[in-house]
Amino acid sequence: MPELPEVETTRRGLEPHLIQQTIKQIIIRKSHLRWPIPKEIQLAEKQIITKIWRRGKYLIIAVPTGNLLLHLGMSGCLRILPAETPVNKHDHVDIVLQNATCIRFTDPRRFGALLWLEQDPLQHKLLKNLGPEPLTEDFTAEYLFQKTRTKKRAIKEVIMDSQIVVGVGNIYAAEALFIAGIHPLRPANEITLINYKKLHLAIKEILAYAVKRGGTTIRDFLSSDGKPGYFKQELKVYGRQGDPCVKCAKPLKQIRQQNRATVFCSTCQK
DNA sequence: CGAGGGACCTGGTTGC
DNA sequence: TGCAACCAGGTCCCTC
Repeated sequence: MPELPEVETTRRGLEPHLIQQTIKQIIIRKSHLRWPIPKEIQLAEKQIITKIWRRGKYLIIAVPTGNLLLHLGMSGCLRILPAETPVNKHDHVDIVLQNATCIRFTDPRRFGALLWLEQDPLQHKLLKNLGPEPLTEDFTAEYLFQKTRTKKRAIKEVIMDSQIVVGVGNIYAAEALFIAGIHPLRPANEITLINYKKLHLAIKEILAYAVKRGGTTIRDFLSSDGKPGYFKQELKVYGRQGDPCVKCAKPLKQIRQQNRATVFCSTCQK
């Protein structure tokens, strides 16, 4: 379940291994991911990788005539391995490089995606309506406040909406609301600018901290089963339903929103 | 346009 | 013990 920090950690881990490398071959073992992998993907073969960047949780690997667009979905991961490494059940794609390594895309639940884009990726329908990156200056408390004036939806749903802001998944949404002291069911249009300032800060802090910590696991990223993990022991509410709140010691509650678990403290979050 | 819910998928856990 | 039911979760897409 990669959230933005894991995707960014993956990007940083891959970057030095693939910049200026030539793609020798793209091996598709399972083309049916979230969407079928288009056969045009092979057009990337024999080309030099010039760049790997990220927009939201999408990764874009650029070659001169187009771009590979990757999403890790819920359970995907990308690793650099020797090209001859034996494959396991869920190793769906290898992007083999001329230097005898490969980028292996593994994804048990197959919610991930791999597409070929010849247009400007930012104009593609999957990317063009995305909200600001949470760690840039485009994302401000005033933006959140202004953007939510007509939204009666619960605040947790709103901050997880990628058209509002990208990269806030279920885990960090719950954590940020706890840090900000805001109840996850509060209608977004009822939240004051003061509270949006707290929430905005909490989102930035938690994501920046996780990216920073993710950076320390890049070593694992290169191992055969290395996946950057969550710092579960540092999560204050996610996965802790029934356990004592770290602030007031009362048991944390769990509800469901959009068919997803939300854990919160009914005393500390109003 | 906003809101809500279905769909996609498999491994692990729980319950009978 | 074996099998079924359920849960986890990102995000697109369809309907109202």
